[in-house]
Amino acid sequence: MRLPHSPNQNHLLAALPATDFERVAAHLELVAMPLGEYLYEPDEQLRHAYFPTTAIVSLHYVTESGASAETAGVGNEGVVGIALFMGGDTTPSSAMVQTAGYAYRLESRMLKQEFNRAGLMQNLLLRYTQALMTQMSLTAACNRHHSIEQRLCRWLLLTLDRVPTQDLVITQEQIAIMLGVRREGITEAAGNLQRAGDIHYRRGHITVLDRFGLEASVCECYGVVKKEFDRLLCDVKYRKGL
Amino acid sequence: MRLPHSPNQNHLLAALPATDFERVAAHLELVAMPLGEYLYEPDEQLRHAYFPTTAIVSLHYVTESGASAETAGVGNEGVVGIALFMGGDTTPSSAMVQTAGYAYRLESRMLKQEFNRAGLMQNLLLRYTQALMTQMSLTAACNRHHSIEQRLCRWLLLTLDRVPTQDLVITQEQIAIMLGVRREGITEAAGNLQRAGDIHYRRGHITVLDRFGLEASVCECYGVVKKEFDRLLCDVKYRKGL
DNA sequence: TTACATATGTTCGGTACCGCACAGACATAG
DNA sequence: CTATGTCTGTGCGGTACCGAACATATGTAA
Repeated sequence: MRLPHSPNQNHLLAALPATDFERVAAHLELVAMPLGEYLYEPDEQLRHAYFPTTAIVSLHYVTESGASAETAGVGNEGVVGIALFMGGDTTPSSAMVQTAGYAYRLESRMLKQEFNRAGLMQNLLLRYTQALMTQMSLTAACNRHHSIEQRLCRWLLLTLDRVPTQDLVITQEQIAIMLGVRREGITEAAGNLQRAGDIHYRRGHITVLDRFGLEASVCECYGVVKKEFDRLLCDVKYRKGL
Repeated sequence: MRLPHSPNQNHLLAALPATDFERVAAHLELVAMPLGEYLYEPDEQLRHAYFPTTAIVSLHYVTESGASAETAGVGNEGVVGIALFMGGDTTPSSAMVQTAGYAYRLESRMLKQEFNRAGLMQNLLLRYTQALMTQMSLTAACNRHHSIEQRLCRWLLLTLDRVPTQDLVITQEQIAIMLGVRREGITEAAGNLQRAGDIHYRRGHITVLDRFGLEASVCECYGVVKKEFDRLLCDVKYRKGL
């Protein structure tokens, strides 16, 4: 089974009024996003903005010594390429595909143009950006004060909210990179969650068995981020008649 | 000695062209910012945006258990109240005066109005917001991978860049809250720096003796944040003829 | 089926930081 | 000058996590 692709699978695009949507849609290009692909690296000029539909992109910073930490994730609720309309064009962080899937991309020139119409698109992009900032803030605090296991739960739940399946295709090593910890730390935390019956994992797959179990173990950060995304973006989730 | 107050002490205001500046200046109100004052708390509606001149404001998140962590600081290079023009109006984080001083405040309605003129002010505010996001991202990574001593150096240098003095009025306890660590951790790290001759501190004061010494101990995060602020905001630092 | 690359499990010593407790030092008000 | 509250110094045991090394399991391709 395979759903037909549509830009409306992305919440930002789906929230545009018909006339705006049609103008933008003419320039959208469907692209496959293979696991591990970099959409941009530090200080690299972006040529497109990406509106994920089924893919999830991880925004993270890599230190000089090679250590890395995710600062936020972007799924079908958002867009990769904030810097284009914020005016900086580039950022010192990186964007990597964390969950393979698809996205619609839009030439940077078109995005800026659309943003500068100062219509609903601008309003949506700015509110989304604020939600993204909340996610970054909470990640900073969470990294400081919460355990690996709590952060793993947060990460799993946020990821789960962005895909239509309970089965995540990802290795412990990759999760470790995103949480900025050792792979062994994930092995242990995931082991605990598996023993508790919340998840089941095997070589490169993690299946969530009991969402509520994860919600019981997760730190407050998940709820705060989710609530803030809802507050900022829910009132415009779908175009009328979609 | 006391400099006369002027909105031009704030870089964003100083970058406005004369006509824009005068329109805004008519509505600016000078306010004293005493140490420890909260400009807003979680989910509280903001009534003003604050453009610091000599004060520094700490944006931070407080967890349910009372632990806290700074996500970014705002001094004379920026503005407190991003959420007003981003469209969210409130945020789940808090803003507290970290260094006493002054700021000019602007009614939220006026700020939104000015933002919506889509002129240089909007451009400036958006670029500033991007710089702020960079700071948040780096803080998240820094919290994960760097030592208390490195983070203390980063904090001292970023603070020093925002005030005209080498003498910071702050207790170790307050620094600890901002870095999200124990007070004793700061005592130890500051002790090391003092022994190295980089700083001198006494009850509620920290004097930076050797800036270069701090720069030698600081992690890369300081440089990356500073460079990004310069890149995004330097080209418009002062109005012609100021 | 076998070989191979990759993913996961386990152990070990080390360290950075925490939480707590308390002692001393300093600044200011009375 | 003295009392008081605040700030700083220090020590202690505990823990979460790190770094490295190595064993084992599992999917894939020849």
